[in-house]
Amino acid sequence: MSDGTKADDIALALEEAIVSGEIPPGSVLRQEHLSEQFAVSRTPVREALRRLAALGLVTFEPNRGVRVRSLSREELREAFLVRAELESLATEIAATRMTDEDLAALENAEVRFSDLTRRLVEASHAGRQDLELAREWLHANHSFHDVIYAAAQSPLVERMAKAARRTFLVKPFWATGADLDELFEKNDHQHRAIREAIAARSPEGARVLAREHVLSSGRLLEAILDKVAAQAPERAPAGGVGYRL
Amino acid sequence: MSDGTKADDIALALEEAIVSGEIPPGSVLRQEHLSEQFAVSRTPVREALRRLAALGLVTFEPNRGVRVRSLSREELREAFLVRAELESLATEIAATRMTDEDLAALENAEVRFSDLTRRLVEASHAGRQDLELAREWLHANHSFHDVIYAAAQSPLVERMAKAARRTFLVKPFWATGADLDELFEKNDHQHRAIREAIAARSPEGARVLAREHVLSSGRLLEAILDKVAAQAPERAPAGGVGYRL
DNA sequence: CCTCCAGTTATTGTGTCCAATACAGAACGC
DNA sequence: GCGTTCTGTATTGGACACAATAACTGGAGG
Repeated sequence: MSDGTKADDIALALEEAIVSGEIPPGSVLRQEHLSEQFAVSRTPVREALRRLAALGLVTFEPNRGVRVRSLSREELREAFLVRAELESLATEIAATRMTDEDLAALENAEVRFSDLTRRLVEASHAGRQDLELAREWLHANHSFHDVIYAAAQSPLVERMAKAARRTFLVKPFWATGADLDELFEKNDHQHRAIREAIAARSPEGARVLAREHVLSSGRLLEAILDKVAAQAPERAPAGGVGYRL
Repeated sequence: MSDGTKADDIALALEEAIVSGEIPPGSVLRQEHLSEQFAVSRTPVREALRRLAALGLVTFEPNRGVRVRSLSREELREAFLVRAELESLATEIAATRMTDEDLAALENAEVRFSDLTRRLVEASHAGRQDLELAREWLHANHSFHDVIYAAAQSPLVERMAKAARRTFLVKPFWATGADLDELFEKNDHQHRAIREAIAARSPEGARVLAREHVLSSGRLLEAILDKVAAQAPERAPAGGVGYRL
C-alpha cells in the first residue's frame, strides 16, 4: 500500500489486474470477495470500483454487480484510432523536447522490444503459449512509448493516450502465419524509424510515423484475432467478444 | 433522479455544476454539505466524488477533502491540443457517415451559434456581463460539435473528446478589443467551412478544418485570458489560475 | 509581538448494519 | 406437462457509527 487512501490502492491493483488480463473480461466482481481479498471492508472496494467504472474498465449493472468490460471489434478499432491521434501528438511534441538521455533510453527500449518480438514469434511457431513472454512483450512495447510520453512532458496527453491504450490486454498471441510474421517485423522496424525521426529532430516526420505505427499495430492485432478465431471456434461469450486485446 | 443508483445521479449533477462553472475551480467540496443538499447519506456522495476524481474534475487530498481542479495555462493548452486531434478524427469519420438530416441539424446549430456569437460580442462591447448568455454561447458551440460526434457514431472517440472539452468552463468573456472581435468572427466562420467540407463529402478537408478550428479556439481563449488578466490584476488564487474556461 | 505547543473541533476514511432488489427453485394452478 | 407465482437466498445500495487525521483555538513562554 503506497499512498494514503485504501480505495486508491485497490483501484490501482484492480486496474493492473484487469489490464494485464489476470481478471478476464466479462467477469463479475463480487464486492465481498474483493473486500476479504484486500482485507478491508466493502466501502473502499466500492469506491475503487466507481473509479474503474469512470475509467471505462468496468460497468455497474445496478443491483447486479460490476462486470469487467469486454470490447467489441468496433470499439477495439476505435481505441486504436484514438491512440493513433494521441500518439502522433505526443511524438511530435516529444521530438522537440527530447534530450540525449531520453534518446538513449528510447534506443534501449527499442532493442529490448526487438528482442522480445523475435522470441515471441519463435515461441508462437514452436507452439509454445508463454503467457509471461507475451506480457513482457506488451510491456516492452509500452515502455518504448512511455519514454516518448515522458519526453513530451504533457501530462494530459499522456493520461488520455494511456487511457486508450489501457483498453487492451494480452490474451491470444499464439496464432502463426507468414503474414503475421511480416506484420510483427514491420511493427518492430517502425520503432526504429520513429526513433530516428526524433533523433533527426523532425517532429512532422515522427508524427506521421507514429500515427502509421499505431494504426499498423491495430491491423496486426486484428489479423491475430482473425487467425485465432479461424483456428479455434471457441465458445463465444455472449455480448461483446471475449478478447480485450 | 433519472436512473437507478443515486451515486450516478449525484455525479452527473456535480459534473454539470462544475463544468458550467456554478461551482468555481478551487472550491473544496464538503461531503456532509453535499449529502444534505442531495438528501442522501455521505456514502453515495463519496462514490460520486470518486467518479469525478477519475474523470479529472476534482482531486482527492487525503484527509483534507476534495477540491475542484483548476487548470494551469499549460494544461489548458494541452487540452486544446488533445481536442484538436480528437475533433479532427471525429469530423473525418463523420464526413463519411453524415446523413442529410444530420447536415440540416448541423446547419441549425451553426446559425444558432452564429447568432449567439454576435450577441455575445455586442454585450461585451456594451460592458454587459451576461453570464447566462455566455453559457448559452458555449452550449451552442458544443451543440454544433455534438452533431458531428453523433454522426461519427464512435462512442469512444466521443467520450474522450468530450472529456477533453469538459476541462473548460465559462468565466471571463467580458474582455473586448478589435483583435478579439476578429478571432470571434473567425471562429464563427470556421463552423460554416467545416459544415461545407462535410457536405462536400471531403473527409480530409473537414479534418484539417476541424483541427484548425479547435486550435484557433484555443488561441481565442488565450487571447481572452490575456486581456482579462491585463484589465483586472485580480487576486491570483495560489497554485493554478482560477479560470477553467 | 511572535512562536510554539497542547487541547478541541471539524471533517474525512473505514467498518458495520439494514433495506431493497434480483435471481433460483419450489409450490401451485391450469 | 407447462407456465405462473411465491418464497428463500445471495448480493448490492445506502445509512449510520466509529476511528483517524488534520485544521483551529487559545494560551504560555520567549
